[in-house]
Amino acid sequence: MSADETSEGEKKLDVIRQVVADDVAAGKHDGRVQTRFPPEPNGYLHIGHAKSICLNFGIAEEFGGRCNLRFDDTNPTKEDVEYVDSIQEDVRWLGFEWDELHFASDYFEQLYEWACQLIRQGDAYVDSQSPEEIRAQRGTSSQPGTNSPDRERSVEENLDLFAKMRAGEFADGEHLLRAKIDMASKHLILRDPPMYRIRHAEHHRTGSDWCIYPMYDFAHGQSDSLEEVTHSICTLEFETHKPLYDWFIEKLGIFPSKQYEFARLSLTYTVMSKRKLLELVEGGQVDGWDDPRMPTLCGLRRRGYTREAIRAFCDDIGITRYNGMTDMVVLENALRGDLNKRAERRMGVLRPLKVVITNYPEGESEELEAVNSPEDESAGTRMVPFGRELFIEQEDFMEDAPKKFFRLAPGREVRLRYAYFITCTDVIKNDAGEVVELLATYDPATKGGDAPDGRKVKGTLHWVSAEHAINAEVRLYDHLCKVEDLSKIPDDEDWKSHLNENSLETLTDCRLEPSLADFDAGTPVQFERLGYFTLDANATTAEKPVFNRSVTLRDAWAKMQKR
RNA sequence: UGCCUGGUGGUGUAAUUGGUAGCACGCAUGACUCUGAAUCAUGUAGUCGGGGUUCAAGUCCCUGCCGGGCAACCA
Repeated sequence: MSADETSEGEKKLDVIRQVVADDVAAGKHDGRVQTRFPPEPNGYLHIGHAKSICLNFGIAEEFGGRCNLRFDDTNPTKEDVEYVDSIQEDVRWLGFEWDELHFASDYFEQLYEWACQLIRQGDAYVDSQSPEEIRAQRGTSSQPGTNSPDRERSVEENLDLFAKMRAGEFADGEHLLRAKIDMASKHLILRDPPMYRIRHAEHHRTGSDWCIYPMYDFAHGQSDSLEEVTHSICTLEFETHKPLYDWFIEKLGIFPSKQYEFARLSLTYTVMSKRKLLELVEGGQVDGWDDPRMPTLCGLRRRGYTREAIRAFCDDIGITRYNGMTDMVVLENALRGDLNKRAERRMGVLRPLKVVITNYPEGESEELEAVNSPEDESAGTRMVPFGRELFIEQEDFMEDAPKKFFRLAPGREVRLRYAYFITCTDVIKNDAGEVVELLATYDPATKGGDAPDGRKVKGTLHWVSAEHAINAEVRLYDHLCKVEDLSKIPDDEDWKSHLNENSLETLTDCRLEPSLADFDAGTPVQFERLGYFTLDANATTAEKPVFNRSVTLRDAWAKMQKR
C-alpha cells in the first residue's frame, strides 16, 4: 500500500485534486474537467515539468476530462521551433497524448480584439512614457504608485495609437498598452500592468505578422478561457498573478477559468531553472540539453531513466503548496525500483585487473550458464565464456584486506559468479609497486559456482574472460552541483563555481561480456554489482560501444567504508 | 515596515475536516542470498514557539517566530 492510498486502495487527493473533485461533485461546468500543460518553448523540458505534466494529464485522465498542450509563445525573442518539437517529443515520451494542440500565437488576433474591447471600456490605455519613467511611477511594496500622465487619454486616441502600434509605426519601447486598474493597489501586479509591448521581432510561427506581442498576463488566462480550461494549474510563483488573471476574465466577460497553484519541484545537487540550464549548454559545461547529467527529460532519457521511473517519482513526491527540497535519492530510487524488475543482468568490468588461473589448461575455454534476471525467470539464461585469463574489478582485490573485506586477497577464496571458486596465490606488481596482475588457482569441482563439499565463500565477484571480452567505454556520472541547495548561494557569487568538476568520469578501457556486443540503445541493463547502464546511441561508434551508468546499485560496502 | 502564501521525524508526505499522528525514502539492526543488489522482519525519529476555546486541537481562535513568492515592455 502506498502512502497516498487508503486501505481500500482509493487514491488520496492532493490539494489540487481535492478542488477538482469538489468542483466535479458540485456539478461545476457540468462536471467537465479541462486542463492544459502550457510550456513556453524557450528551452527543453526538465523533471520539474514532468511533475506538472503528470498532474495536468493525470487529472484529466482520472476525472474523465481532457488535457491540452499549449505553447505559451508570446515572447518571440526567446523562443524557437527547436523547443516546440522537443517539448512534444518529451510529453509523448512520458506516455501522454494531448487532446488538442494549441499555440497562444494562434490567439493573437482574438487577443488584439479583446485588448481593443478593454480600451473601449476604458479599462486599458496606451502609455507613451519610457520604461524608466514607468518603473519610477510604480511605487514600492509600501508606497503607492503614481498615475501616468497618459492614463486619461481618450478612448479614440488610445484606439488610434494601439492600431498604429500594431501597424508598425513605432519603434520598440515607444508605447505600451496597459490595463487601467489601480496604481495604489496593494497588489503590485494590479498597478496598471503592461498588456502589449512593441517588439519588432521574427516569431517562430507568425513570422513578421505582428510587431506587438501580448504579455503573459494578457495571454495566459485568455488562452485558458478560449479553451474553456476549468482548472488552470500552475506553480506557486504565479500566485500573485491570480487577482489579475481574474480581473481580465471578468472585464472581458469570458469563460471563467480558475487558477490553482502547487509547489514547483526542487531537487538536491542540481539546477532546475531553464535560464541556468541554458547557461550550461551555451557555456559548454555540458554536452548539450541531453547531456546525461542534465535534469532535462532528454538528458535523463539518455542517462537511462525510464518514463515509468519518472512517473513513479512524480507519484511519490506528491502535490502540495509547500516549497520543499526533494532529495535526489528519491529520484534514483524510483529508477532502481523500476530497473530492478526489468533490466537483464550482464557482467562487465569497469577497471580491469588481470587474473591468470594457473591451473586452468592453456588455450582452452568453456561456456558457463548465467541467469539473465533473478526477478524474471522468463528472461532465461545465456552462456558466458570462461578461460585461463580473466579480468576482475580492481577494487575487488586488496593486498592487505581488512576482515570485513569479503573479496579477493592473497590466500583468500572467492566465487566468480556462475563460474568457479578461485584462490589468489600471487600478486604481480610493476616497478611502481602497483598491482598489475594476480595469479590464482581454481577448484574444478566448484563449476557453476557451488562447492560439492558445502564450503562457503563470503564474496562473489563479477568477471569477464580476457580472450572473449569486448572493449567498451563507460561513462559514470555524479551530481551536477557540489552543493545541495543552489538557491542558497548568494547572488553576488557565481553559481557555476559550485558545479561539480567530477560529475563525469569516462572509463575507456572497460571489458564487457560478449553478449553485450550488439545491445539495443534504450534497453536498460544491470552490470552485476555495478549499477544500471544504457547504451549511449549518440556516442557509440562502430568500433566501440559507449555505455552510460544510469544509477549505481545500493552499496552497503561503500557505506561501510565511508564510516 | 506592503501584499500573497506556507511551516507534521533527516527528507517527501497522510490524518475520514475537532477524535489512537500513519506511509514512503533515508538511517540502524537482523534474516536470507551465487549481485555487500533485491526481498523480508524489526527498530529509529515528528505536529515551529506561547497562550486560548474544548471532554478532546496537527486541525479552530489570538499572538509570536521562521521560510517561500511578488515591484521584467520575461514566462
